[in-house]
Amino acid sequence: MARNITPREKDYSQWYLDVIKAAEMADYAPVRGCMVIRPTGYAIWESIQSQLDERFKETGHVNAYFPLLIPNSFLEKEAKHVEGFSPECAVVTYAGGEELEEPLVVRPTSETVIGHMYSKWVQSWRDLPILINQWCNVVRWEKRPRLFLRTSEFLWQEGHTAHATREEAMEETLRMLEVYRSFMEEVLALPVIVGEKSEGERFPGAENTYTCEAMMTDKRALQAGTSHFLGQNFSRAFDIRFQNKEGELEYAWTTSWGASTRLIGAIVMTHSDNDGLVLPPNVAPVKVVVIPISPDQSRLQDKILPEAKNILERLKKALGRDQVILDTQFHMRPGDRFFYHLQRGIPLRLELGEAELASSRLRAVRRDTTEVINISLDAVDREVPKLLDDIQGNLLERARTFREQNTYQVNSFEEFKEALNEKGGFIKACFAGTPEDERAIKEATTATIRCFLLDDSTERTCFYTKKQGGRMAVFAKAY
RNA sequence: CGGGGCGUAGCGCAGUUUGGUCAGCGCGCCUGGUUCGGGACCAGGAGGUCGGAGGUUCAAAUCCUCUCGCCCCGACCA
Repeated sequence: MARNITPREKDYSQWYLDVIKAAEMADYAPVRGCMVIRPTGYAIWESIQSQLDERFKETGHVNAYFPLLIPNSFLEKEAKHVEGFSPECAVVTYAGGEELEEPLVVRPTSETVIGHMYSKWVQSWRDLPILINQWCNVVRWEKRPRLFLRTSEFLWQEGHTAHATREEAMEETLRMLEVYRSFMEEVLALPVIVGEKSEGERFPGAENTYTCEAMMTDKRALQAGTSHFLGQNFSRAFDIRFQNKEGELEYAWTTSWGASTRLIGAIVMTHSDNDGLVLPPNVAPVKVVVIPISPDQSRLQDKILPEAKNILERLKKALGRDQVILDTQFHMRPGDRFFYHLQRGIPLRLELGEAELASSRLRAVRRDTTEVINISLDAVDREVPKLLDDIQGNLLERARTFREQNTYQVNSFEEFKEALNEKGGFIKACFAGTPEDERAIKEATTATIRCFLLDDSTERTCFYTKKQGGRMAVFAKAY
C-alpha cells in the first residue's frame, strides 16, 4: 500500500490530489487557480489530443487558430452569452504602456471571434458547411479551483461549425456528441451517459446543449464533454448570412463542441486506486515498462540487460516506438522501481530477473488487478497486446458496473431524497418541472439534472410536480 | 463572496496558551557501507532572515495591527 497517498475512503479529494502529486502529473502555479501540467500529465493530454484530433479529421474537420484576445464588444453582441460568461472573464485594460480604448477579454470560449470571422468568410451556400476546430487555452476565472477539474486557465479543443440548414447543424451537434462518447469509452475506458442539458445548465447562447456525463468513484457526476446546437443565435449576432440556391439571404446555423484537460481528472477519478494512478492502455503514453533486476551488477549488465533490450525492441515493433520503456534506474531497489511505475499508472510491468532468465519466462504484473502472469519469452509480442486489450476492457467494464450499481430509479420526491442521501450516485426520474422546480430541488438536495436521456420517448408522471409528459432525467451531485 | 482552518527546511509537522537555552522532529535529499523480486538498514552530512510589513519589549516563531497566500465547506463553472 502506498504510504504517500491518503486512502480514497478516508478523504476523497485529498486522495485525488495525492494521486496527481505522486504521479507528478501537475503542480500548483504561482497564480492562484492556475496549474502547471508536468511532463507525465502533459503526455496524457497529448495522447488524448492526437486521438481525438484523428476522429475530428475523420469526420471532416480541419484545425485553425483564432486569437486569445477578444474585443469586449464582441461578447456583448449575444445577450445570454455575455450574461453567462462575464463573471468569469479576465480582461486586459492596459497594454503597450497605455490604457486601451476598448478592453480586451481573454477568451473564455471563442464563439464570438469565430462568428465575426465566419461572417466574412460566408457569402454563398457553397461556402457551407465550415467545419473548423481549434486546440487552445481558455481562461475562466474560478473561485474554487481544483487540479484538472476546475482551473482558471485550461487547455481544450473547441469545434465551431456553420451550416446551411437547421437539420444539418443538428446532425453535426449529435455527430460530435457521438464522437466524444465513443472516444471516452474506447480510449479513456470512461462509460458516459449522453443526454440533453436542462434549460438552466445550457451553454450561454445555445438553443440546446448535449453532454457526456460520467460517474466518478465518489459517485458524483462529471461533465466530460459538451456539444451545442447554437441555432441562429450567433449568426444573427455576428451576421453570418449566405445566399441560398434560390438567391435568398439566410442566416447560417452553427454548432460548437468542446472537451478539455478535465478529462485527465476524469481518468484519475474513474480508474485510480490507493496505490496511485491507473491508466487505460489506450490513453497511456507508455503502456509497458520492462524492468531488468538482479542483485549482481555484472550478471545484470552481461546477461539480463541484453535480454531486456531484446524484449524492448520486440515490443516496440509490436506496440509502437514510444509505448514501451526500459527501466534502468539501477541505483534503486526493485521495490522502489516497481512503485515508481505503479504510481505513474503504467498498465503493464514486465519483470526480468534471474528466475525469468532461467525459465525463459517473463513476470508480467497488471496495474489494474495486480494480477501476476508468466509469459513465455517467445510469446511476448503476441501476449502483451492481448493483455493490454484485456486491461482496457476490464477497466471499462469495472467502471460501467460501478455506475450501474449506483444508479437508481425513483417515482417520488421522497424516494428521490432517500436514494440520494442513503445511496448517492445517479438517480433517474421522470421530470416535467420548470427551471424553478429544478432550482428548488437543487436547494433541497444539492443534486442537479445532469441531463435528459435522448432515447426516452415514453411520457410519464413527473416525480416532483406529478404533471404528465415528463422526460427521463438523470440527477446527481456534480463536480 | 460568506463560514471554518492554516502559513516554521523540498514535503508533513511540534513549538505560540505562559516572550528568554526553541531553531526542533519525521520523511525526503547528499556521502559511505551493508542490502536488493511490492516502498531497506546503519553511520555521517547539507538545508530555515519561523508567509510579508509595521509595532510593543532589554529580548518576538511566540504579544498587537495591517497585509499576502493556501486548504476545507457553501453560492458560480469545461
